[in-house]
Amino acid sequence: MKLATWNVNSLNVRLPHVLSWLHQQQPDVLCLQETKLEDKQFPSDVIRDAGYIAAFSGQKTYNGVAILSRTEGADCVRALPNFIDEQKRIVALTFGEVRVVSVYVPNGQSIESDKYQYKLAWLNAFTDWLRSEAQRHAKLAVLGDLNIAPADADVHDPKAWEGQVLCSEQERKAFRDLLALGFKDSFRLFEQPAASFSWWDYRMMAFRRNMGLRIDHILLSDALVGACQSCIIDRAPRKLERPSDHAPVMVEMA
DNA sequence: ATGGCTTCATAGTGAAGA
Repeated sequence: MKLATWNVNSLNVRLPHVLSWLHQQQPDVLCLQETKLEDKQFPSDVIRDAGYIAAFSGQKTYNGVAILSRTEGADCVRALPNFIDEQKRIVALTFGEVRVVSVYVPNGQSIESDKYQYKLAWLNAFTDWLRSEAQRHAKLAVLGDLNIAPADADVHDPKAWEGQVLCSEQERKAFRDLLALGFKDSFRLFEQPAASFSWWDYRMMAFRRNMGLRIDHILLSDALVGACQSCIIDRAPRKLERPSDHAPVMVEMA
């Protein structure tokens, strides 16, 4: 079973890349973030023709998440039940015994910003909700753009990013609080190349210079960790014309 | 180098991303 996540930065623009990647990689589940589409605009028919069922929670211009899957999921949740939020940032579905969450955590903009406080409050509510999800589903997978680089090894220039948004101690603590619910960062279950990142700024030729951050993650509950055989970041789509600034991350499960 | 791109709302610029 292959599970993947990809912040596509507009599904409208990236649809050809997504269809091509689905065809090449054949994941069982692909979680998307930053679809930037209202639900009535979601390209369900095209996705269905590609062999996938889509569940989504979207809005115009910003945010928006989806889960594409080979089989129909159950018990769809499209918003945090414990946090009043106009922003569409989560969708969850159950496949067999496995609960899958596609999440787009707020960016935070800068640590001085109100958006940073919103990010921390949102993460707090998300963690509380996941605690109750974990009680119901031993096999829980959280995939998405968490907008946190958990450690200096996940940052191209830790000195330059020290204390900045995405790398601040409060955000890293929020990440550890998530793991403390009983998750592992699947990428770190395996030996990985140094300087592995999932996002590179569009500016400054950042991708060519590998000036990136690892902020897209697949968290697996302890009951799923044993079945995880690999976790990779696929840099190939970042090299295409008009790429998303994020690369897909994928785990293979026994 | 505090922007440098890119997207989306717009119809000339501005917000937001990370």
